[in-house]
Amino acid sequence: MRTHRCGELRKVHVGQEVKLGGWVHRRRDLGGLVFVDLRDRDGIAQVAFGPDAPEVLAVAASLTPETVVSVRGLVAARPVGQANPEMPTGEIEVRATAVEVLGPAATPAIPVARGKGEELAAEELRLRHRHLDLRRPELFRNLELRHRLLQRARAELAALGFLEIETPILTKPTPEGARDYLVPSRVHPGEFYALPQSPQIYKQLLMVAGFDRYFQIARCFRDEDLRADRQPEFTQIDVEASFIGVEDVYAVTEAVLVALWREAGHEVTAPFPRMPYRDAMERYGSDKPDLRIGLEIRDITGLIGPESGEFLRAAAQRGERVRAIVAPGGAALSRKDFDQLTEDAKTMRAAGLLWAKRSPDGVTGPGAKALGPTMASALGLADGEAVLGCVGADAVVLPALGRVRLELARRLKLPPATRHAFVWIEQFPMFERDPETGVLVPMHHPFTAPHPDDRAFLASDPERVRSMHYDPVYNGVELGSGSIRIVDPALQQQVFDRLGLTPEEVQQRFGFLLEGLRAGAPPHGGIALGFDRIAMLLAGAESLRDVIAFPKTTAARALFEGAPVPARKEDLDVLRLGVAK
RNA sequence: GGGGCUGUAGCUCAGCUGGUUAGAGUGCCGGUCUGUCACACCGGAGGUCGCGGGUUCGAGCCCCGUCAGCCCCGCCA
Repeated sequence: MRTHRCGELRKVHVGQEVKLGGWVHRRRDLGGLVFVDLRDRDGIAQVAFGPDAPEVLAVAASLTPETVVSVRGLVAARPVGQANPEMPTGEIEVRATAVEVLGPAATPAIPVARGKGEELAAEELRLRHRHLDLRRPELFRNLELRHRLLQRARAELAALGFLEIETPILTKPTPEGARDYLVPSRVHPGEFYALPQSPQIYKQLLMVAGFDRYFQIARCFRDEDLRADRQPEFTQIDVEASFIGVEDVYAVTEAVLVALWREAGHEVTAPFPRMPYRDAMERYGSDKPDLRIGLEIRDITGLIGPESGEFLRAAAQRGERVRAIVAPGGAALSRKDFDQLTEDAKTMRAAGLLWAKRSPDGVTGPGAKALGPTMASALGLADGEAVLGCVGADAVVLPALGRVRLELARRLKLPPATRHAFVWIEQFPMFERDPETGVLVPMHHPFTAPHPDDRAFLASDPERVRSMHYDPVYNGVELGSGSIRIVDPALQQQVFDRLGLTPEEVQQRFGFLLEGLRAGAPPHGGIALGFDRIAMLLAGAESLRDVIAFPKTTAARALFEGAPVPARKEDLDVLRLGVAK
């Protein structure tokens, strides 16, 4: 039916007779001469219809955008001066000798062909008419890249001796962690499966079984609220290995990430630098610091002196830390900029933002008095610089300044120090307290092994215990998460005890994992990489929705197919379910 | 669960301090045109101003509610 794809035609094809199939991208009707831009997966070629074949020209004149046609013709060099340097196929055109309409097309609800500077249709419409939106070359390229990244990840892991093994989609609900999507069982009325939040326990059981090196391109489901970088169903590159330690996991992960970045055309180097969680929080106010930018957070509590404002001295007296960012060029920011930065800090629950700037006239701004006359010199605040600070509990102040830091970099348009800033964040706390209930909860999951140096504190001071958990971070984005797991059933029991789980609860929730550990478990650990995010970063997309063929909206709706929908009464009856009002 | 932004022609948008007949570009339909490439030119059709209620002599504009999309906080072991 076809001899070539539109986008592949070049000067070397001149003189050949070709048959093409594709969509009418645009038509330019000059009367006695009609040009059709024909589009397929590979690109666009210009088809020229002339007066030699009047009946073919007549068909061309009637073609509407997005009609599917087949064209037969001769590849010809364009006349002198008529080449289009902006098109890969711009040196040639196809002189049509025959054309056939294969699929007539209604006028598209949203435009596929977009002119220079033309805005995209609203995202709601793009999602509703996804089949049209996916015809846009940009989205096409994103999904093609995604395909290549998947193939590359598979090839890389397989070459390293990892076996690709599938795990169940219908699995067991897990009471903690994210909310599960539940699936009712017809055979067992009143009982439910859950869709997996991740194959965590299964992959550990595979290690117990001796598979040694496992990976899976795993679909995961979490019924939580969405973000630009969070979808309710998403894809992980899930990896686990036995008889390994942290260094082995880092090496494998780095090999995969370097391969993926290379596939997308970026040369990056391993090993990646490493940073303890505590440093990341104190210097960058985030457990996923963007190391392309400076603007580090400083502890200036020690600089508070008798000439500082009462407010700061009192805070320091209470034992609170005062932390601040010095921003080169910050004095050029407007009052409005500072007001908005203050709002940003407040959305992160900070009480406010102190700020002052230094110009030749001196140090000015609402925070100048509070910081005191000697603060500027103590800080080394130079002309043109600004200082922005927060006071209060670290748990509030550091994330708030972390947010301010990113906003500052954006507003100041600071040039990134490097293009690719990978970093491993490690030594996470094993537990944290629920701020509302004060209950000890695992920071990640309860199978994460404690750091060997801190095991003694498990009983005496659990909040001091660091875990063998690690996150690879790239340019301020968390790429994944992993850990070395607990293999000693007694240690696992001790962790469950710390979490206040009763033996009955443990047996009910994790009995099958404990049973596995008791059966002889090799030391093991692994990682799960957020594949959609990686695809988004490498495609240069701003939203996960641009690298997923059929994504959900922020309200978890599928606009194209229209899901979810109310269940039919017959279906509910079979499942013996009712809908509460 | 909370906060913010947006919703006007198929699409992208404008619409002043509330004022009488709601506009532009593009697309669509008809016409002219042999080298265009966002073709050009002439003509035409096209509106539940998201939806519901209220205030007012009068509402696209003000108020209340609601729906949808997007962004953020909470949430996401």
